[in-house]
Amino acid sequence: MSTKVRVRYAPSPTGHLHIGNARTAIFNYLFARHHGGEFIIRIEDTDVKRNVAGGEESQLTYLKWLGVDWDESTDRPGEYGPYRQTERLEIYDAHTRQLLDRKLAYPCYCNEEELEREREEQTARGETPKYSGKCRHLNAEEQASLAAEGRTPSVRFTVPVERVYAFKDTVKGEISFQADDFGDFVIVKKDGIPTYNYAVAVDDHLMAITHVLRGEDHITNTPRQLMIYEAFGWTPPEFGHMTLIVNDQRKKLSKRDESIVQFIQQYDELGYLPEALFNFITLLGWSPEGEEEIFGREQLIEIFNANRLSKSPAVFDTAKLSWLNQHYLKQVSPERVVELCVPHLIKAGRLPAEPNAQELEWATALVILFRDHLRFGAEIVALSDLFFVEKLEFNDEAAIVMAEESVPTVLSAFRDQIEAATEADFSIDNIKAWIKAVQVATGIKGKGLFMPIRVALTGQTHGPDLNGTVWLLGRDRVLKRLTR
RNA sequence: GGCCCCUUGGUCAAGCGGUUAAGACACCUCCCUUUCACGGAGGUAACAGGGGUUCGAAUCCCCUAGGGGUCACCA
Repeated sequence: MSTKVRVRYAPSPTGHLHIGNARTAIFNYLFARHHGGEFIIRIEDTDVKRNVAGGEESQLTYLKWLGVDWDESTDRPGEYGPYRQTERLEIYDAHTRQLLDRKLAYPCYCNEEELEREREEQTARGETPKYSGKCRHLNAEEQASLAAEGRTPSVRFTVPVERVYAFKDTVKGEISFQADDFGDFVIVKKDGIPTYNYAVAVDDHLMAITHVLRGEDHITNTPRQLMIYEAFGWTPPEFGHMTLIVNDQRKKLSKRDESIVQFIQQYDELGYLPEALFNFITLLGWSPEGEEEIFGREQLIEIFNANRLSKSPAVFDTAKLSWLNQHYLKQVSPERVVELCVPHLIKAGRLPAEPNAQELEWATALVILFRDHLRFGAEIVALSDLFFVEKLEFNDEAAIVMAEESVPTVLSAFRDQIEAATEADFSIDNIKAWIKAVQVATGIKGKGLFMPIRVALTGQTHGPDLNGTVWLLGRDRVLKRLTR
């Protein structure tokens, strides 16, 4: 039997596309495409209070930005719709009625305070909190009287006793749970909306999902979902639980953690290349065969193998992402790099909001000068500081260079060259010639020649190509800085 | 705490019973470069600990330790 591979990414529209969700989406996408299957996006908006306006759109927008496309979703309905869970309420209702009729689920009239108290008591006794099953055996009159008190019921699933739920996890291998460790869980909330575990199982089945690749934080949800499948007599999909992405404290990335940029939108805003981010995310908890690790989307589709998903968590390595992005930056056209940088120059006030041709030319030259140093677009601002500061600060290293006794000789010779030139003479070739002339005049070459000029003009011992720097600085500023 | 999962260099990782234990990032050195980078060539650095099984264990089993996840009418 060869059923078509169908996988899904199921975000809840509670915020922007997070790096962890993006990874889940990408791996599912790669898996689907690799197997010639279908990739669908289902919106899990059952927690109505937490949904945020624009959340759904933002998710889709940034998935597209990353280069992920899908076959079915809210914006591209297929035959398994609707793709938004709050639009599938009748479907869940029909299933719930079946469960109720077959006594596989029951109404629960407990209220929040009662449940809270029960949990506290259990914890105090050193037990693991678990619903007692109090409402499980209520008869019709008892239910009616509770309802008459004005209580609205939720619906709980009747967890089978003494059963083991085992599955073969694509990444972790055999995993099993004792049903007794789970209390009867709520499948329909008081407001009539299904809970996550219930809706997911119903939808995955109805949408013919064959494989579920999701975060490891869902492992303990799997047995509950398996119970639902069993109750309806459905065949569950294959599950694979990917390790979490952790911070340098080895903790699950928290959305509040400021030390790591976590939302895809922010990477876009910082001037990262989507293809670099895509490649990087792909290396988080997965590794290709062989030694190469720079891959484009098409290649990744070709080589993706879910069996190579890692079992242990991956620390989000910002330095490696920087390196990767820098690597991609060197491959793309200069125009694209400029495009990435210009908005930041404008934002920093170093370029007018609508630069004219000449200003754009200058910006282009600036970006190209820093091309090999640049790790992401926004960095152009910090890197190019030296062109905008009024007064250069010399750090220790720079001070050491300036303390050399030959420095005044070199600088005054260079100054002579600049003074003899006009602004119009400024070209890379001429600048090279002038520095050469300084060498001839002073007999100083190499580090002793370049460093004083570099430090005098930029305040730093490291920096971009000196000829280009002189050219961009222009005659006036060069003279001004040499005078100091 | 119960349950579940994980453990190879600073980080990501290859490895599926016999290897000099790959590779990448980071770091260091050298080369290239009249400067700075880029680039190139090298280098430092790892199987959590203890028991088994086996002729032979990073690889298989058990225990210990450490880490993580999860225990909602959130997803």
